[in-house]
Amino acid sequence: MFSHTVEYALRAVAALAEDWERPHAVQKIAERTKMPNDYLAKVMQALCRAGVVNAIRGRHGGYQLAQAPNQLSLLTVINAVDPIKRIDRCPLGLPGHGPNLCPLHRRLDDSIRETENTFRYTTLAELLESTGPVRPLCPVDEPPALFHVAT
Amino acid sequence: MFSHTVEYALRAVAALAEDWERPHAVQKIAERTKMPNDYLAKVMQALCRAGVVNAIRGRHGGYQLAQAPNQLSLLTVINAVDPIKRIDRCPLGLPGHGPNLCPLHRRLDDSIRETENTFRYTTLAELLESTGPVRPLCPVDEPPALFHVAT
DNA sequence: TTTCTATCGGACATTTTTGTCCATCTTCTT
DNA sequence: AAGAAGATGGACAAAAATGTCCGATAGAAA
Repeated sequence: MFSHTVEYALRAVAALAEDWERPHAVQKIAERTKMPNDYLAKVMQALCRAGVVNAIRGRHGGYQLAQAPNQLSLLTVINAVDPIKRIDRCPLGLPGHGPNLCPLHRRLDDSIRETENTFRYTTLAELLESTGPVRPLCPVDEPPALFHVAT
Repeated sequence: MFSHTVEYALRAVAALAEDWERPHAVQKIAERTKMPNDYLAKVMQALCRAGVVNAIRGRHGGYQLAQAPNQLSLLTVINAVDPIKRIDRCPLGLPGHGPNLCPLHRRLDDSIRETENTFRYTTLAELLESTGPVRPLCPVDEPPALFHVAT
């Protein structure tokens, strides 16, 4: 239901959010989130163009969230890489009834709208305020264990 | 969010439902629902293998719903051609926490589950009991206008 | 039995998505 | 100044989704 690219983008920002005021190299994020390095690079470029993250080039550079995690909705991230498309007119191209959808497409769009709203009102910060037994990006053995913080 | 194939499958069964106790040829369904004839043929084969429709071969044959429209949920149709995949374990492959999802994947799966349930409890018949201004498969000019019924 | 009209299913073409590789540019550190 | 670390972007490869074509097969009607 969600594309692979969306998954990757969400994992990436979730990883960034753990320590969001510093840049993190693509390679680090890729290790942390277990996804293909070079594909992530493309995803990060898309997030950058959409203004979700900032790129810092050169040594000790990387990507960094553009806003605080409590200001960033999951929908923004999703739409940055693979926009959720609402059904705003009859896909059959039937003329004459502008925004009126038939019952079938009405239901489909209702469902899409629900999904959209779910993620519109979920912020990245909420993901981190985990109370359950499993931490944000799934490491269950290790303790808090963000990135490897320089010591 | 929904694949093209799902759209097609839903349109097709919606078309069949209008007159569900007779077989309808792929070509007729394709015209009615404005989709590529030969691709629909593949979709119908999938629906047939899944038991959603029956195929009647030979002259005056076609496809026909296997059950009454009020017995057929949209989820059944969707799953027949492009199954909705729940997230039942950590996509990162992190070991050690079986069905426990991290907050990110928990939210994603919650959303998928919501969608699943929406369509699980919507039957094809409900789509036809339209009270709004637009009829099931969008023809707004023509009156009831099912298929071209033999006269 | 012949013919007509359907589905069936394999092969193939196109497009989109996903994934990989590498040369280049930028910035920091030494 | 030189080297190291990192983003950038183009080119390409592989896989999946979508779309097209056509011969084979089955059943009903003539």
